[in-house]
Amino acid sequence: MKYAFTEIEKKWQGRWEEEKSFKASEDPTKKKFYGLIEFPYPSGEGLHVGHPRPYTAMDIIARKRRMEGYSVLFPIGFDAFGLPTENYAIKHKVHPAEVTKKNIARFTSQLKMLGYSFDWDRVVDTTDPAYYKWTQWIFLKMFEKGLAYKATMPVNWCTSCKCVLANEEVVDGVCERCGSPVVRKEKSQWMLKITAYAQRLLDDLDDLDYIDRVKVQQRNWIGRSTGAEVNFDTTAGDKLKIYTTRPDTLFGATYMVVSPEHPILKKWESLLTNLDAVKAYQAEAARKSDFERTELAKEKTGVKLEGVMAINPVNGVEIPIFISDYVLASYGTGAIMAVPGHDERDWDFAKAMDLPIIEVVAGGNVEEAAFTDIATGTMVNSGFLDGLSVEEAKKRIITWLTDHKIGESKVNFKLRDWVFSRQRYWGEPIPIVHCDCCGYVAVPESELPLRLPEVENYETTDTGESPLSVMTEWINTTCPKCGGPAKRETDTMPQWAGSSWYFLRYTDPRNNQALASEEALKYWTPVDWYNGGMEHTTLHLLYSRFWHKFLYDLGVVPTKEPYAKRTSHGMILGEDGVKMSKSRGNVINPNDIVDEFGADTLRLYIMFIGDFEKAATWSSNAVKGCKRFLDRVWALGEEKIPGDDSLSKENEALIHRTIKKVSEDIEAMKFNTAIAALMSMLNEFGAHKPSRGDLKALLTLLCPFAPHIVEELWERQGFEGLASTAAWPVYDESKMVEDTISLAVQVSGKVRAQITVAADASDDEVVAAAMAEPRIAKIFENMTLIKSIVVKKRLVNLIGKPN
RNA sequence: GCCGGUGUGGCGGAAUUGGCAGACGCAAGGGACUUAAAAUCCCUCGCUGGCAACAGCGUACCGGUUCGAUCCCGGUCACCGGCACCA
Repeated sequence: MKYAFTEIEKKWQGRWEEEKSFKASEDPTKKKFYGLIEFPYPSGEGLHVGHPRPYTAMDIIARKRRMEGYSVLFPIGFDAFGLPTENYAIKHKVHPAEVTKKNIARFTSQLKMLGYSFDWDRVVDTTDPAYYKWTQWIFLKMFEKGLAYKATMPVNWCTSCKCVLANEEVVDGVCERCGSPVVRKEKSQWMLKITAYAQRLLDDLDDLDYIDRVKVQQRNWIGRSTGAEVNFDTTAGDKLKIYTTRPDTLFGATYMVVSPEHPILKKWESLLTNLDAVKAYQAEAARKSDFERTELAKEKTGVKLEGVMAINPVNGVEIPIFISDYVLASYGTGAIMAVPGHDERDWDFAKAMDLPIIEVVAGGNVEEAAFTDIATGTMVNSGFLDGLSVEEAKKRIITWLTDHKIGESKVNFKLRDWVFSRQRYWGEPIPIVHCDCCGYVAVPESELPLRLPEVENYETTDTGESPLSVMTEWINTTCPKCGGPAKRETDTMPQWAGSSWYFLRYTDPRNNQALASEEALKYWTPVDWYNGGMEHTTLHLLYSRFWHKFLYDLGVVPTKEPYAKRTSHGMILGEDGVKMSKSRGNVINPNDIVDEFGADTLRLYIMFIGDFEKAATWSSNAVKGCKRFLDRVWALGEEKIPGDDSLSKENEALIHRTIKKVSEDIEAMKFNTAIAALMSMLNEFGAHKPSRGDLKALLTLLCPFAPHIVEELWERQGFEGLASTAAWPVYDESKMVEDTISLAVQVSGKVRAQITVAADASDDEVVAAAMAEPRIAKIFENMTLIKSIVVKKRLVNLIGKPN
């Protein structure tokens, strides 16, 4: 009979659900494994064929761990706050909660259709007040510790979402989500002090088992640099503080630059004789979006401040000060000393403004280009630093600056604090009230969750305020501190809030006394293996590490890092080789594949498609290959094979080799070659008909990949229990080798023949056998053997010399 | 510009990291079964020459080390990803 996948898959999904086969339990007698995938945003489009790639991968690992005897936690949930739902709600005049409910139901049925071994009793939903109560609680703890603060500053404003964005959400000067231009806007925002954890977020990466590119990207994003802060006296009688990574080049500083937003400019207004020109430049800089500012990066512009000069502390020389937008207000001190001889940007500016260039590190030609090589240069024109290497000069000058109380060594980070407010409805309300006499006051913990009120309209106001800002009866409240009138915060949290700690909630999802119990956290955390997309490296992954470290400091979680291991998958591209998108019409819906070929085939193909870490192009044709493989497995096991469960002599070595290959490949996420090994095994079964035990081995190895068909055949063969809870097979190295092996015979590195020898043949025997082979003997008719190299179990290489 | 990665048949991709290049799958061609098609099964399948045995060439390109290089070293080119005026 044909393999009736539709009924069979339904049947086993039902059984697993009924018997709660994949329920996680805190069994102290077992080793635990916590496997995690990034929970989906339940969009209106439903699952597309990209989702199953990471899900199936971790499902395979989780299933293998269970078979290996671990107590496994493999949970799923929904990251359901977010803009698309809100926009849909606005357009169709429905409550976002309704939309969310519908979308979650759809996602749930699709995920169940694919046979994942999730513990469905632990589903979390970030929009559930019982969940976001704890998101708010964590925020209040941060507020209490001074890590959540309100600041008025220029922020990234998406013109289309009408909402502020975190730095991490701005990509190439446009909104990461919608692609609309991002402009700078002064706004009062809630901020989280992630910078307080910058050093620890960097240092602790060393001990984590993350793939390198994730570590590199996070290090890059945190952007630690070491240098010095130096105070320059000015003719205005005050000081200008700058940050530099090259204090060694101080003698080469020929001018200073401050950013257009630098506060000292206000102070100096009365001294500036060209105030109009300065103000005009400031206004122009403010008008530019981030995008324009970086786009126009090639041409340096600026205005000299007439009326104030700076004094170089090492030699007393007066040097001019400029304002220019190539200096950023938000990094370092917002001011620099310019050393055009040894910094490319300063060199460009000096050339544009016709400023002098002094060489202080010999080794290049500063008239041609800035010389920035710090490894080979020698200090010149630098007084007491002359003759030193750059490295030595740095140390010497920092000591000198410190001794003279002019400056000190300083570490800076590119990482900025996290803009945490969003002017949107569909997010967690920020549990803070503002009181005229007490300032910002936390909503008492007993009042959590602070629920989202019902509103008429979900649209952001024209002035860019949250939809909650028109809810006067909700906004007006009393101050928890003094009892006087107070107003609630109307901004909500960003989508990244709920996902920053969801993996903790899975350990104890229904707890209403704590975000999770101490015992559950102690048993399950840290997450042993977290697989997710590279696009979250500097967003979700970094944010959640930050929150976790904060909770660790509070004593709430037992580990300093949330995830012991992080891996990443490549994207699934459409058949045309480009990213799947609705507008392109190249989206593959998993339901269609499941209807035509079954869930097992989809699971198998999505893992066989190529290198897990790299992008892969979908091929409707190639899916058939996986279906054919399963059909052949079905044909083999459909009828009960008589006999016991022992391995046949003929297939024993093959089976042990395959167990090793599949076991190791799953651990290395080389699913494509694991499946290839299973296909090879089946092909070999063509030569030697498998025994009942041989088939059992194949089914056990195939179970994590294609669990439905395996369960059905398992039952038909009368094997005990569920295949999903059977023991993972163990290989025996001694049983992997055949009695005789085939070796390649090379002559001077070129393969000329094959010989068959006993597996334990000595080198001399191998060479003798090779020389006896007719073709080799012929070649050596006119040659003398001068050297032979035998590589055990692989080949023998014979080197000869003409007679 | 800086950092990271990749380059192998018609295609997706293998190769225990120095040991038989192209596993496994797709596509293609031929054959069997069939009234026919689909499905299934068998064979061929890197390029060139040859009926064949076989020989030569071949892992982006040029060179090196080695008995032996897809893998190591030096150089060149192409593509992809991340960061980007961070002083």
